Amino acid sequence: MDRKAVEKKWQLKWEKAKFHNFNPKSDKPKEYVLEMFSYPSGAKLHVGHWYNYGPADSYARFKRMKGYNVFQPMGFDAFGLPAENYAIKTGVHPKDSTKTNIETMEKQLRAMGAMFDWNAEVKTCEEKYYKWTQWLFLQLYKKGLAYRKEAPVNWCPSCNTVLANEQVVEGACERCGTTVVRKNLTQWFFKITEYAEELLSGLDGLDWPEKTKTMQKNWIGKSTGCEIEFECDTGDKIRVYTTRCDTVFGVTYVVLAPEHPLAQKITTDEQRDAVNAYIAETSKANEIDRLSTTREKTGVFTGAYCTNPLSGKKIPIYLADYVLYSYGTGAVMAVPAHDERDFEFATKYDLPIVQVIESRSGPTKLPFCEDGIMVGSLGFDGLYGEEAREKVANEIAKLGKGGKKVNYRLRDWLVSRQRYWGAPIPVVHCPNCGIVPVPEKNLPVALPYEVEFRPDGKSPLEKCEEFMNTTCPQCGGEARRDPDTLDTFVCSSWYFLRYADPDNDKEPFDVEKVKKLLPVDTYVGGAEHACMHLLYARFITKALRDMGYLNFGEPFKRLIHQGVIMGPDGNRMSKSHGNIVSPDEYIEEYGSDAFRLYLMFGFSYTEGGPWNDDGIKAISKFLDKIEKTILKIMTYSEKNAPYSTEEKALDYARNFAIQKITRDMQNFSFNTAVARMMELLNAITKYDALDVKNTTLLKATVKDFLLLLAPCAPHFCEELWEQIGEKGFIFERSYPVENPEKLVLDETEYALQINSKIISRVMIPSSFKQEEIQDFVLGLDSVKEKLDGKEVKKCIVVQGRLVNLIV
RNA sequence: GCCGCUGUGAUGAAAUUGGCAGACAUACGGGACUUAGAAUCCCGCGGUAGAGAUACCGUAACGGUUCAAAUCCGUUCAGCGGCACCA
Repeated sequence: MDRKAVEKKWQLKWEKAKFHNFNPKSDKPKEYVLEMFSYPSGAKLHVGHWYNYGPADSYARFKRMKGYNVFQPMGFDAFGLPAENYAIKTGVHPKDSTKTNIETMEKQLRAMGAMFDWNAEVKTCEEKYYKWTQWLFLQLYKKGLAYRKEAPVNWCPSCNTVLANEQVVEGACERCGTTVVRKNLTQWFFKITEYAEELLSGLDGLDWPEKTKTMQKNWIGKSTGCEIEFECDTGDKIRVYTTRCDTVFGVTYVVLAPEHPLAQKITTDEQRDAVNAYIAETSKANEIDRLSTTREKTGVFTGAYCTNPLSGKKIPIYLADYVLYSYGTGAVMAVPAHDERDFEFATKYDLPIVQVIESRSGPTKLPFCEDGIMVGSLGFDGLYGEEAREKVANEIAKLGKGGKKVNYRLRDWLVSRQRYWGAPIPVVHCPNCGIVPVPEKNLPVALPYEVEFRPDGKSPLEKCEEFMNTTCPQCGGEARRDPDTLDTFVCSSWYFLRYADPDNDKEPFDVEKVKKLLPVDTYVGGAEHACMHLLYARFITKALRDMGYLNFGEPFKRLIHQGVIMGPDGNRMSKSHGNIVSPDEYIEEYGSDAFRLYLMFGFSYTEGGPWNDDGIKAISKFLDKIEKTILKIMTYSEKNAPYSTEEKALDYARNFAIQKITRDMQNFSFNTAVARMMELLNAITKYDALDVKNTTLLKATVKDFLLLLAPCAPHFCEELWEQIGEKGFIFERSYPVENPEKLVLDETEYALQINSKIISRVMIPSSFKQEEIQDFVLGLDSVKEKLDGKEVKKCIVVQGRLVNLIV
C-alpha cells in the first residue's frame, strides 16, 4: 500500500464530507475531547506534539465509534514571549511570524490525520478572540476580582526590561544571564485567592491524576492556625499568625517583616538608624536570595516591646526578612524552643529559648517541633497537640485577642505584563476620573502594529503615542491607555469555552451552546501546567459561573497527562542537548499511521521515556502483515461452517480482544491495546493456516479486527475497509462489542499449588463451583501422589485462577 | 530540607489491583526457503546447575504481614518531578 497516497486520499475524503465537524443536531451523547492547544513556534511539529495529539485523537475516534457525538477542536495559543523575543532578535514582527507559523503548523496538523473540527478553530492573537479576553477582564473588574496594587516584578538591569517568571532561570535573565532584581511597579491582579477554598475542595470530585491534584493542593496550601494580638508599649497592636498556638507561652520575641507598616512606627530613636539601614539592605536583596532556606538569617531590634496576651510577659520586637510580608499577617511570634528558624535566629542574636512543649516519647531535644505536651503554660499544662491548640485558641478568642484563622499560600494572580505581544488591558487612566474601564461596546482595544518592541526600559505600548492617547469614556477629557498587556495564561484560561461558539461577535459565547458542549469530558496535555493553566482555568470557570454565564464550576472532568518523550540520550529534547528527533523522516518512510501506532505501542502513554526507534520498523511490518492477511482472507468463498475447538478458540480470541481493547482504549492504555491487536492477528494467522476453516467466522473476525484497529491507524483502515468492499467510512461503523458467551470456555486452566508452591497446571471445567473444584483436584492421581498420604488442612480455591492445598 | 512518584529480562514494557512474574514486541541465537537476504516463515530466549525431565533462585536492598506479595507495612539506597524560611 502506498501509505502516503492513501493518507492524502482519505484526508481529502473526510474533509469533503465535513466528516470531522461537530454536528450539534445529533441526538447521540456528546463527548468533548480536548488536547491542550499549542504555541505556534517556528519549528515543525515535534515528537511531543505528535505524542500528545496522535494517541489522543485515537481516543476521540474510538469514542466516536462507541456512539458518541465527539467534539475535538484545535487552535493556537498565539500570544506570548517567544514571538516577541524572536522579533527582538530578527526584527520580524510577531504578528507576521505568528501568522506564518500558524499556517505551517495547521497544514502539518491536518496532515496528521486527526479528526479536528477546524470550523471551531481559535487563535488567541486575533481581535475577534482577544476582544472577549478583554471582556473577561472587564467582568472580573466589575466583580471586584481584578484590582491594581504595587508589587515587585523581575527586572533585568541589562536588558532594561521586565521579565516574566518563565524568563528567569535560576535567578538570572534567560537572555543575557544578568542577575534579576526586584522592582516595584503597579500591577494588575486577579483575585484567585477568593476561590482558594473551592479550588481546593473541588479537586476531590475530579477524575485527575492524583499527582496533579496533590500539586494543586500544596500550591493552594491551606493552613489552619490562630491569630494572636500582641499589644506594644506604644499602644499599637501587632497581629501574628501561628499554626502552633500551643507554644504561645514559649514566645521570647516577635518578628515583623521589614515591609510591615508598623516597622517604622514602633522603632525607638536609638534604633532608628539601624532599622532604616536594615530595611534599605533587605529591599535590595532579590527574591531568589530572600527565599533561599540556606541563607543565614538576619534581623534588627526595633527597640520596642510588646506583651504576650496569655503570659503577660514583655518581649522585644525584631525585624527580619525571614518573615514574609505577603503571608498571614506579615508578623510572627517567635518560639525558638519549638521552631527551627526561630531557634537559629535566637541562637545568633542571643535571645532566650524557653521550652514549653515536652515530647511524649523519649527526651525532648531542642528545637522540638513536633506535637507534644504543654509544660510551663499555667492552666494549660498537660494538654497535647490538637486538643491543646483548640483550648488555647478558644482562650485567645475569649480574651478578644484573636482566634482561629485559616490561611492559604496561594497568592493573587499577577496578570499585567510590560510586554507587547499580548492582549492590551482594556482600561483608561484619566487624570480626573482615575481608572476607567473601556466600555464593552468599544472593544476590542486593538493592539497596534507599528510599535517599537525592542526593550529600552519602557513598556513597548507606552512608546506608541497613537495607542496611548485616548479620551476618557467617562468625562471625555484627554486620557492615557494602560500600557500593559495581559499574561497569556489569561487568554488560555477560557479558550475551551470559545471553541463552543468561535465566531460569535455579539458575546464571548452563547450560553446555551456552552451548556450543551461543556464541561470538557477528557482533557489531554502536559503535566507542567498543573499549577498554572489548569488552576487558572478552574478559577475563571468558577468566576464566570458566579456571574451567571456557566452552569458548572469545573471545566475539565477528566484529565490525562501524556508523558514526555526524551531524546535518545535520556535528556529532555532540546537544541542545547542536540538530541532532537524529528517525526518527519519517520513519517516520510513509514507513514503517519505507522508513526502514530508506534508512539502508542512503544511507550506507556502517561510515562513517556527516551526515544528509541527500534520498534518502528516492526510496526510497519505489522501493518504490512495485516494488509496481506486480510486481503487474502477476504477472497475466500463462504462455504464451510464447522464450529468446534479451533473455531471456539478463534471466537474466544476475537471476543477477548474486543473486551480488552475497549477497556484499554478507554483508559489510555494504548500500548496494551495494540498488543491485544497483535495477539488477535496472531490468532487469525494461526487459524488461517488450517486446512478446513469456517470462513464466515474468519471473515467476521477480520472485519472486527479492522474496526478495532481503525482509531489507531485511521487512513490505513479506511483504505482496507474500502478494498474489502465495504461502503462508507469505517468511522461511521460501531466499535465491536464482545459476546460474553464466547468468552466462557468449557475448561479453564488452574494453577495447582501445594503449600503455595506450584506443582502443576490442570484444566478444570469452567462451570465447577468451589467444592467441585476441590473434589476434582483431590481426586487427581498426580495430586494424590504428591500429597503422599499427608493430610490436607486447608484448601484455597481462587475461582478461575488457582487451587492451593495446605498440608 | 519538605511533599509526591518511580525502581521488573539485553531493551520498550505487561501483570484482571494480593492469586501461575515477564503478555505483546525489539534485540539476540538457531533453523527453513533462497544465487543472495536488511524479505518471509518456524523454533529458542530471566539466572544458575543438569544431556535431560527437572530442581533451586529471581520484580533496587533488607526485614515484616499473609495459605499466597512486583503489588500491603517498615527501614535503606538510587532516579525523576514539585515546593522551597508560608510560622
